[in-house]
Amino acid sequence: MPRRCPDPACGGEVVRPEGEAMSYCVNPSCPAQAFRWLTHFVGRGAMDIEGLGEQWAAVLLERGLVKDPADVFFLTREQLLELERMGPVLADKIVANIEAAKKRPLSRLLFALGIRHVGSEIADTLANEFGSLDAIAGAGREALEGVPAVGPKIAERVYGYFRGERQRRVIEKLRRAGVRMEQERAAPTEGPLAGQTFVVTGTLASMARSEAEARLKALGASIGNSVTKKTTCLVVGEGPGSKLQKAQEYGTKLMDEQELLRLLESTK
DNA sequence: GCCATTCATAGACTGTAAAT
DNA sequence: ATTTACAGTCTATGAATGGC
Repeated sequence: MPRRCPDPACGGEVVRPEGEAMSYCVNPSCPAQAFRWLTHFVGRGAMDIEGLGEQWAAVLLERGLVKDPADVFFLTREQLLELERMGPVLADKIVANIEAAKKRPLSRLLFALGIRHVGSEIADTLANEFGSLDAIAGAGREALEGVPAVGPKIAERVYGYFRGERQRRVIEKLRRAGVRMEQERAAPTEGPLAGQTFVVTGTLASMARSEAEARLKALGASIGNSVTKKTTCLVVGEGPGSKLQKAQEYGTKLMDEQELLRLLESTK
């Protein structure tokens, strides 16, 4: 008895691909998947089009203004203003953010494409390793596997992705829209904090957590999501979570915001 | 025009499962 | 064993809207 897509508007069959944890709807035009893809694409960490979240994504799809993520880059202020509850302030903000999104680093674009098993970290390494989307798209399985943290499964996914008809169309559309597809290869991690792993918990007063992470990264540190034995230092902001306990358990070095600021200052 | 209400999003944390 | 993806939840903020 095949399982059916939970989206009543779809009804496609749901199967679990070999070696995958989750099941997916096989219908290529599954509305639920289009929605997921779009919201991921515009979400934080990806193209980061602020003002365009789940609700607007649903409306844009419903109206047919957007059929795939690349269509977002062709939206106009006038089209947006026709939508209910959309005013000039929001419309301007969204248009400006769409424009800004064209200049996001390659790693963000790669992450936004939504290749399975390619999260922000893998996207980052691939972007650094190959330097352009075309280089990644043209890479063979072996070249991909040569990249750290990429094994046969991920390599196959990436390889297969860029050979999909639909994906190629989307990428061509992105190119026409003027979305940036190259990036300079960052020098392999060096800097005063090279080889050290930082983790941030809680809220910082002077900057967003993501900014703190970016600045630490710029100094050569790598950033972790959770405290492990390899973590060099935990930066503790306001309202720390369970990471703090773990760090105390491991005896990891702790750092408050003032110390972090001093560190960022002194190593400039 | 101003103010209160409603609504969506950003930003943050947590826990789980899978890949390396 | 460690890292990563991913889904779910909560709070604060800011915009649109509608009543006055």
